[in-house]
Amino acid sequence: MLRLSKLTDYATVILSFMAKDEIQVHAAMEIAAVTGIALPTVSKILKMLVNAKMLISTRGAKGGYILARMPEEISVAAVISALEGPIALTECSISHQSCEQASGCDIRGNWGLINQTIHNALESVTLADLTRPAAVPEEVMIPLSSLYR
Amino acid sequence: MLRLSKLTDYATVILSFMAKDEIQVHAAMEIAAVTGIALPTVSKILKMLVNAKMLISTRGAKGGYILARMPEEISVAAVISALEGPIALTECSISHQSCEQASGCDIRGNWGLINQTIHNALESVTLADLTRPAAVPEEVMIPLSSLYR
DNA sequence: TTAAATAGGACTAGAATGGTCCTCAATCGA
DNA sequence: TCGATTGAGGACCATTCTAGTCCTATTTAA
Ligand code: FES
Ligand code: FES
Repeated sequence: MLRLSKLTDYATVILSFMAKDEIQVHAAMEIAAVTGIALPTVSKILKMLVNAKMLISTRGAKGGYILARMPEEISVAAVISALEGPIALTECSISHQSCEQASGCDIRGNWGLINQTIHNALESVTLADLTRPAAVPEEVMIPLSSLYR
Repeated sequence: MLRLSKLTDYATVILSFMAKDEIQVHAAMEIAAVTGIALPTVSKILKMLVNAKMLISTRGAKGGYILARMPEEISVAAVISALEGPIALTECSISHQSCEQASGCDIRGNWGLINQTIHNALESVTLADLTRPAAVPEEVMIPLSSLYR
C-alpha cells in the first residue's frame, strides 16, 4: 500500500496545528486535547520530532514545544524521515552493500532514480503548504528526472 | 522508511527478468532458479501478478507465465498496487469516509495532492525503464499546481 | 495415464507497529 | 526551598502485518 505509518500521519496533524501560531509554546497535554490523540502517543511523537531537531522543547512548568524552523522550511520529507528513518523504497537503495540479487539484477540504478524522484516530491511540499487549505498559489516544480519515456 | 514490501521488490526483479524475452513462457521453477528467490515465494508472487492481469498463465506441462502487456505498458505503479493494494500514503486518503481527526484537521486535501504526485511519478516509470540500464535522460518538470482540478 | 505445471488457500514464525507506562531531570513560582 | 509542572528516555506489551512454506485440486502435454 506504500503507506506511511500512523505515527507519521499524526505528526503532520500535530505539526500543522503548531504551525498555526508558530511563536507559541504548546504543551503536550494541550496538543493531545486539541488533536484528540492520546497523550502518551503525542508525547512520543513530540520527542521524536525534538530528536530530529524539528522542534525545540522547554522543560519544567510552563514548558512545552515550539517549531524550530518556520513552516515554510519544514518539508514533508523531513517529517517522514524524522519518524521513519531515511526514505528508501527498496532495501538495496539504502544499504550500499552488495545485494543478494545483485547477480541477476540490473535495476538497482533505476530504483535509485525512482527513490530520488519521490524524495524530491516530498521535499518540495512544506508544512506551510499543508496548512494552507485548498489553494496552493505558488507553482511548486517537481523535477521528474529521466522518467519520461 | 516509506518502504515497499519485500515481495514487491521481488516482483520487480521477476518482471525485469521476464521482460528480457517477453515472448517466451517462463515456468515458476525456472524463474526461481534464475533469480535465486525460493520457489514457493516466486509462485506466490506470480499468482498475485496473474490476478492483477499483469501476467498470463498457462497450466499443465510446458505451461508457465508470460507478460500480458509489453514492458513499456507496465508501470511501476501498477506493480505496486498489484502486490500491496492501492497506493495511498495516509489512511484518510484512501477511505473517503469521515476521518477521526477530521474536526481538527484541514490537511486532507493536500495529502491527496501529495499522493497524486507520487502516484504520477510511479506511473511514469515502466518495466522497460527499469531494465534499461541506468541512463539519465532529460529533466521533465511537472508543475504541482497542475494537479489541482 | 502420467508427469508437469499452475490455482487457491491455510498456516506459522517472526518482525514491526501502535500504544502505554514508569522513573528521572529540569524549570517555574509561591 | 519546595512542590507542581512538564519534558526525556526507555522498557514494555498486545496486536497486526509480513514473509515464507506447504498442501490439495485442476489443467494440459506427451
Ligand atoms: S534487488 Fe538489490 S540490486 Fe536488484
Ligand atoms: S488526518 Fe484524516 S483528514 Fe486529516
